[in-house]
Amino acid sequence: MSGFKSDFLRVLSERGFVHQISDPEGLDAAALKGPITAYIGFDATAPSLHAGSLIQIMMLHWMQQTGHKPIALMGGGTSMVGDPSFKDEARKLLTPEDIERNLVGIRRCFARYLDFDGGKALMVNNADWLLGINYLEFLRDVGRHFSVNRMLAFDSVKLRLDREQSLSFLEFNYMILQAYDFVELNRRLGCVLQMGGSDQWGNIINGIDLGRRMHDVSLYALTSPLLTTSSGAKMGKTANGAVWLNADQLSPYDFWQYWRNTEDADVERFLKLYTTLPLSEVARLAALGGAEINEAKKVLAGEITALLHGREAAEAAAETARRTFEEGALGSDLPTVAIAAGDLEAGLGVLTAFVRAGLVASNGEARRALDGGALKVNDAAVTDARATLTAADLNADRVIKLSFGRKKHVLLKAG
RNA sequence: GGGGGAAUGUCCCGAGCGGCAAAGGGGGCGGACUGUAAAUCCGCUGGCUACGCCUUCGUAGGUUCGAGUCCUACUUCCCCCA
Repeated sequence: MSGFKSDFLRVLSERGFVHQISDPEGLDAAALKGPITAYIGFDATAPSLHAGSLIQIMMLHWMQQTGHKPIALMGGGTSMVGDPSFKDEARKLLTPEDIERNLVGIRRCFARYLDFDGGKALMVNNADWLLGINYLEFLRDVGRHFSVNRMLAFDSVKLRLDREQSLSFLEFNYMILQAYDFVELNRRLGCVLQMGGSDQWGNIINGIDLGRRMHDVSLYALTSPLLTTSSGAKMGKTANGAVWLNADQLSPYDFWQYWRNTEDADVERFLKLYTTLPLSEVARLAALGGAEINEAKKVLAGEITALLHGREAAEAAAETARRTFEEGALGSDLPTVAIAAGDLEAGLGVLTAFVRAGLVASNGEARRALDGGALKVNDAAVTDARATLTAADLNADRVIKLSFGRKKHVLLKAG
């Protein structure tokens, strides 16, 4: 699938970003002829993007690297509706306040991946043109180009219809708004390509059709594969929830750990998608067999973390991991929780201590974990639920190390 | 507008003669094995001041010694008729 002449498509396809392209030859020719402008939309459904969006961000990144202009579209308008694509039920409506707050968080991470200087990359918000739409005008100008018959046939809504779940008219309009976005970005900024996850195919195609009908322009679609790990799990989930990109929702250390724990079979694919290492280097790392592939995983984690949080944070995370796992010592980057000195004097119950550290959600969970042999204090297994922690448990650095399982550690620091 | 269904452990699916903290999956977490991997096997997967107590089955009432289970109203969704 790599007969592409343009750097843009060649890189994307070699690195595994391409799932479908609407008109591969046409797009290739356009990208070869000169800089093109493309966009990807990000809805404001949460205060931060998560690992699932990373692949889209990387596509924008490569686009700029290969000489084109990327647009990160903030879905301030479309988030008022909510994309029903491949959802089995309606999501709750976000308030305008939620959306605004979420957008603030989402915008932050893009600066790491894109160079916005001098308009080389753009960030726009579709609220700018969607919020002021006049309903009747919109229906006559845009709505008349859509066939409900056809919209009902899209796979993206099939799930909903098949399961006999209601698809509200509000949600049904999402694809129309997204199509309009594409056309509007074309009109305003000369954008000719929309990229997105494979679940966006239907929505993007609608935009292409609308562009042709309204302005007789040729637009393109490019989608990336839906990301799952080799064992089939959806990307971007951990025990504590999503793999957030913002540091205040997931620490760089935890982010690093997420990638460090990549399955063997995913290492090469992830190196290509999520790092900017040359393919030759990727090939070398991927060739490592057996336990050696752990080295490749460290590089993977390090590169991805460095892109998002900076080289320094990546190295600090790596160092903490090294000390924690390879030396059994204490890394400075481990999460730290402060406790009052008075608590230790009185004797702090172990179960409570684990709850306070945030390692477990309740005393009950702590108790069960203890029964399963998962709790450790200063690397010694806890066997008595009624044991207490006192000042005598503090180590030389005045901290107590609590461990839940082998991978989750928290330092209790006496205040 | 009329008729018939559905809502279950706040991750999901899904059983549930009036005695239920509620079967079974999936997912997740933990343990063993390993390489901080996968696969496999085992355990856990409401809360607590814990051999007991408290809160859970769409919402609000009611019947009953006792209700997820019966009745009434309401909410949301599905199907059929108009």
